[in-house]
Amino acid sequence: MPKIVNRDKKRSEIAQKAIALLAKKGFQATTIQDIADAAGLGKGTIYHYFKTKEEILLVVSEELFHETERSFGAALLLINEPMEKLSVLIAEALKVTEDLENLFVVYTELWLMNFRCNHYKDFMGVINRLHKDMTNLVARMIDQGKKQGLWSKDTDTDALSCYLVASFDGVIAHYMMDKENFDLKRVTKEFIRFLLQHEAPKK
Amino acid sequence: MPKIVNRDKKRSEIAQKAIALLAKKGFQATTIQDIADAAGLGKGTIYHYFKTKEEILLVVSEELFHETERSFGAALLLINEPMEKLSVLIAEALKVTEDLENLFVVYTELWLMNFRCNHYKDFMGVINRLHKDMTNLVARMIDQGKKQGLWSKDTDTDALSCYLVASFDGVIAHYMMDKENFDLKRVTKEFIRFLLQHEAPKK
Amino acid sequence: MPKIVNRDKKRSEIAQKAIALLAKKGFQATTIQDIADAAGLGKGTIYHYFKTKEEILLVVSEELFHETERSFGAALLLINEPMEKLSVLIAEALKVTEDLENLFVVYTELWLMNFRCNHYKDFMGVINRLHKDMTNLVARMIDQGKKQGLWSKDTDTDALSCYLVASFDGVIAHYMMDKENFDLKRVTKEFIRFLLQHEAPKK
Amino acid sequence: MPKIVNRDKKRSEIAQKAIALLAKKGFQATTIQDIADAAGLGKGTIYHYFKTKEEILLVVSEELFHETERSFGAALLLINEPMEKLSVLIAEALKVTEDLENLFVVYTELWLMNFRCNHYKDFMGVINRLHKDMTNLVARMIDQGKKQGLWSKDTDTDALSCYLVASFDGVIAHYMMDKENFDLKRVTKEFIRFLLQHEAPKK
DNA sequence: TATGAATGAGCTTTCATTCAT
DNA sequence: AATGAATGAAAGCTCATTCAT
Repeated sequence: MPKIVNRDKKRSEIAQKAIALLAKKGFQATTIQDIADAAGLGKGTIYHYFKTKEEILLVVSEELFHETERSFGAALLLINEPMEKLSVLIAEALKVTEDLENLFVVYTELWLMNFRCNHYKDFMGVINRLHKDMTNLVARMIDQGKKQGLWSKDTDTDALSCYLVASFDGVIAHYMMDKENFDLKRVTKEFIRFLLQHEAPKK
Repeated sequence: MPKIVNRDKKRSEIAQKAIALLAKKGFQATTIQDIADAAGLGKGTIYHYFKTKEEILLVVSEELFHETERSFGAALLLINEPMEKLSVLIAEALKVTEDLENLFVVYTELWLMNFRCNHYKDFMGVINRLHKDMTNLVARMIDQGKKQGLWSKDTDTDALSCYLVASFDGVIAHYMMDKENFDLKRVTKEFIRFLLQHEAPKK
Repeated sequence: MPKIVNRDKKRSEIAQKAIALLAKKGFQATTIQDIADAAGLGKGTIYHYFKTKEEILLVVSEELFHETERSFGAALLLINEPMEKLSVLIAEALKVTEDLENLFVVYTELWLMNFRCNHYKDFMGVINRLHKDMTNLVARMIDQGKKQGLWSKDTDTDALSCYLVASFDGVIAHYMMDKENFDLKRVTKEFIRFLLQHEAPKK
Repeated sequence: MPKIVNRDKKRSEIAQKAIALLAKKGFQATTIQDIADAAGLGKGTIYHYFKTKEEILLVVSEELFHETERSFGAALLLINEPMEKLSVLIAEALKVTEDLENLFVVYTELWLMNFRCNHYKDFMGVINRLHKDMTNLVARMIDQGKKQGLWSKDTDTDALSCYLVASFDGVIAHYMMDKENFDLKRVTKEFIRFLLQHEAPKK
């Protein structure tokens, strides 16, 4: 009998190893050979686990989703905490690590590919789910803040949470575009200050 | 002399026509033949105006810069107006047209390419200039707001303007990622409301 | 000893199951995986029975030979019957079944491969034996006809039997090339009528 | 301006050069590089003239058709001659040249490919046209023979002409399968003798 | 014996770039 | 200046075959 392999696990492993490559070189410029090399496998072996190169990206996008969800898992537990924890969430999330950078680059490329959906399959399912999850998380925080009277009642919760999640992406993107000059700490601080000032004035 | 002008004009024309293609298909998937067809020229002719395919992208990125600057030109005149005009600026800019969408997609790809600078030339110069210009524009508005006492004096002008410009990109990106569900109007409205609430409380 | 018998039996079984595949897809397009699947075995197992893919074809060609011989076995018994039985033989043989179709397609491909003998092993041995057997069968019938005075004495028995066997293949081939329009029954009838008119005129 | 090329002529030229290769190696085993080498062109250049490898075969099949028609052109002029010319036609056609051999091999492969039409495009159009043309030619000869009273009135012209054309293919195939032992001359002679004996007995 | 994971040679196809006209 | 024919490097993908289990 041949070596028994957990196909899904191996798929995930290969995908994991591919992330850094995809981030650094981009989907098109990353060759199957590159991925095989990174995984320590032969070129052909990759095709035992993935039908096409695109399928690798699909699994990568799922990894990206799970990883993001996982890293927000702790924050989800904070939902019962007071609204200020939102700022902690932001601050935590904006501590951009190398892994997160890679994921963010892949995420951006996925978006572009989706925009060109006439050429690529729909990777957007994953991204939309991600956005929805994050937006819900933020929305629940805002609602809680509203309930506690810490936040103006006439806030459009949905719109604001969309805005916050979007601006979050914008900040990471701009930081990554110009790491040397973009002072992530100060911007984060201002972002949070901005947010907290938003509270209903405690008259 | 006139030759050079014509040459540059033609370069610009070709680049202009290439933008939609680059947005729709991406840099790699857009062939020289595509660009030549769009420009109504022969494939070889393109090489009379551009040394390489990448050079076309370089000119495209400059077009992108000029076009963005141009569209903000009117807004720049508003600098002497009261701070609330910032909201007008945002609202105006977030009226995303098809041309702007294309530019935004190319802009995003340029960013990705820059991130992979080991493979591509530096397109970041243009983007950084663009960010600097926009950030300055916003910063001046905030400063003016501060001077007029409409804005809290302890605001970190630089950080906030960076944040605003970044969040601006984030909003466009998220809108484009899910046009059908992302309610740009409501988000814009909330964005502005958010911003205006930021004002120093008029005690 | 019994091992060898089993081995050969299994080889034959696998080859049998491969025939339809080979007919439908062709040798090159039929993968070892296809054959393994059809045989209900693992890919690696096939290599316990065959050294190479080509060897499978070799055994298939032997199966083809045996099957053809077998189907002509009954006819061989008719040799002592009067010459008109030749027409019965033809009529019977031209009742093309699906199995025979598959065999015929494989047979044709074997011929092509043999023609390209610089690339493939010699499958012709089998085919030549087959032709020789059939030609002999037909020749004996003609000779018998001659002896009985039913057939012109100056007939070139060898040449005519070669011709008849060859034309037999041609008819099947043309029928298979255009099943819908090629009226096999009428052609068979005319073939036989043609043959019988060939008899020495009964003066 | 670039070199002006007659695309169709070049396509035809490339196809012509490909015929011998296709005959000798088969479609699958013939690589684009082989064809390019034979045509004295670069591999990429082939793709200026053909979208796919299969398209080359398509043009080859058309060449095959035209060449066959051309070689029967002279015979077509003989239609007004007495029926015995049919035998001349057969004799002429069975003088198998190397070019004809190649064409015949390609023709056989085309047939196989068509039989596997789930995998390959329909090349049969060409072959069916060819058969129809040849069958008509033969049928007209038979009819003329009938009119001149040289041929039995109750002959099924269509079926017989189908049979003759098919047997013609069978003879060439068998000859090519065993050139050394298959005595084409004697078989041709017997084929013709056979045919002529078919005449209505001149009582 | 039976298996399928692993492999890499080899294929088709694409395309930026060159260059003769 | 303008063109498109020519090119070959490079990529994705297939599959016969090997081999550890």
